[in-house]
Amino acid sequence: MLQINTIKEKANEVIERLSIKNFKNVEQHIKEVLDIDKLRRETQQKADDLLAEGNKIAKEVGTLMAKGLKDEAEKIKAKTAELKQESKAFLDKLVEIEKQLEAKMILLPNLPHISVPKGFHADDNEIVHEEGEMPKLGKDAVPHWDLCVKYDIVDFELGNKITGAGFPVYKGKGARLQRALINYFLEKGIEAGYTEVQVPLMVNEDSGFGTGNLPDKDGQMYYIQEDDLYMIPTAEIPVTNLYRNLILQAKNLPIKNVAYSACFRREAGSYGKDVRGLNRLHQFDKVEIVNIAHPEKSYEILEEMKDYAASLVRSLGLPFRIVRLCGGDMSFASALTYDFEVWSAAQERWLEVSSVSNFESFQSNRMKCRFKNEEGKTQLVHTLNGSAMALPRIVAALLENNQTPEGIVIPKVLRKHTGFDMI
RNA sequence: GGAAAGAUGGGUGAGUGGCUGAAACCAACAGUUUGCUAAACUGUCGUACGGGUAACUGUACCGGGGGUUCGAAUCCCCCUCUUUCCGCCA
Repeated sequence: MLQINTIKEKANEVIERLSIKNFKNVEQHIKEVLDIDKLRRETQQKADDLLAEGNKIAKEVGTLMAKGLKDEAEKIKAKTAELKQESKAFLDKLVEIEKQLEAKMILLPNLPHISVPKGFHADDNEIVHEEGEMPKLGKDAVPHWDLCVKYDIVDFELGNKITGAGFPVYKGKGARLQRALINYFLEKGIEAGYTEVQVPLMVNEDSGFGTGNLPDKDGQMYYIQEDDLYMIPTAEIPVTNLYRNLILQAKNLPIKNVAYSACFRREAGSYGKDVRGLNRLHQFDKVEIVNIAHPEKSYEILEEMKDYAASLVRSLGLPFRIVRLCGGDMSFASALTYDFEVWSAAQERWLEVSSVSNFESFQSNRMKCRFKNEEGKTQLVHTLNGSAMALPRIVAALLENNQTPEGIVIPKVLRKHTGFDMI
C-alpha cells in the first residue's frame, strides 16, 4: 500500500508513475483519495476536540466527588450526555471515512521504479542481459514431456489419478533430481549469506494481505474454508510475514532468508502449450530468497539478488536472459522486477524460472514492518524477494537441453547431490 | 474434542473504577567516570493519527470487537489465541 503522505506531497509524480502501470483513471482516483483524506483529518480534529472536552469534565467530576461536592458533580455530569452523543457521531463518521480511504488506497498498485519501461505485455519487456549458448539438438530431440515418459521420471498420468492435472508424480531419478536441485539451491543460498528458514505452507488472511497477494490475487490461491487458511503460492508470503508488525534495528538490516517450499497455484484461466508437461503446475517446488532491507540499500541489494540468481542458472549451464518487466507486466506490489528466462531447446521457447523484485515500502506498509533509523525515527523497511529458483521449468530445460542419444546429462554441480551423472 | 487458567510496552512482570500511557527490573540508547574492555552512576526510552516551522500539544491504543459508567488496563458480553490437564495421534 502506498503511504498517504507520499500521495499528498507528490501527487503529480504519483499520477505519472501509476500511469506507467496503466492504472485507469489515475487522476480522478488520486483526487478522490486526497479529498477523502482531507475530510478524514477534519473529522478527526472535531472528534478529538469533543473527546478532550469530555475528558476534562470527567476529571472535574472526579475532583468534585473526592471533595464530597456531589451536587456540583451532578450538575456538570448533565453536560456530558450531549457531548458524548456528538463525539460518537464524529467517531462513527471517522470510521466510515477511514474505511472509504482504505478501500481507495488498497486499489492503488505500487509505483514502478523510474527505470521501468512503459508497456502492456511481455513483448514490451526490456531484455537487459542474455547469456549462454543455445544448444543445437539432434533430429531425434523431443520435448521434456516425452523425455519424462521415455525415462519414467515424471508421471503426469499418475498424478492425474491421485489428484488431478498439474500435480505430477516424480519417480526414481526424477524424484532424486528434484531433491538434488532443492539441496543445491539451499546450499548456495546459505553460502551467499542467507539464513535458512522452514515455514508453514498455509497462511492466514493477514499474511496474504501483508505481501499484497490478498485481496488482489484472491481466487489464484487454494483456500481451505473450514480453517480459513490459504495454501501458499510462494514462500515469499510466510517468510516476509515473519517480520510483520515488527520494529527492527537498523544494525540488523539487511535480514536475509532462504526457504524451500512447495508452492500451490490454482492457475485459473491457463491453457494450451503453457500448461504442457512441467511448464505450469498447480503444485511445484521452489527455493525463495527474501531480503528485509534499509530503504537506501534496497536497489543495491536488488542488483545483488539479480547477480546471485544469474550465478545459479549459469552454474547449471543453461542459456538464459534477464528481462526488466514493463509496467503492464509487473505485479501489483512490485516497484521493479527482473525475470529470468531459460532457453528450453526442444520447445524452442523461453521459460520463466525466476522473478526478482523490489517492493520498496509497499509490502512493509501493509505489514507494518519498520525499523529505527539513524535518527531514532521509525521508518518502513524495504522488502525484496526472488526465486532462486523455481524447479519445474529448470528441470524441463535441463532435460531438453541436455538430452543425448545415451541419455540426459546431469550438470556437474548437481552430481554430488543426485548421486548419478546420467539419466 | 472436554476442562481449567491466562493474554499488559523489546523481555520479565505490577496494576481490580479517577492520582495509570501504565510501577519495578532487564534489555536498548546517550552521557559521566575509569589505561582498553567491563563495572558504576546520570539521563532517555511504546505506537498510530491530528494541530503546530518548532518547542510542544490533542486523541486513541493494556489480545480483537461490543457494552456499562461522568470516568475502564481494571466491571459485563462475544470472539481469537496461548498454556496446563484429559482424550486422540505422526
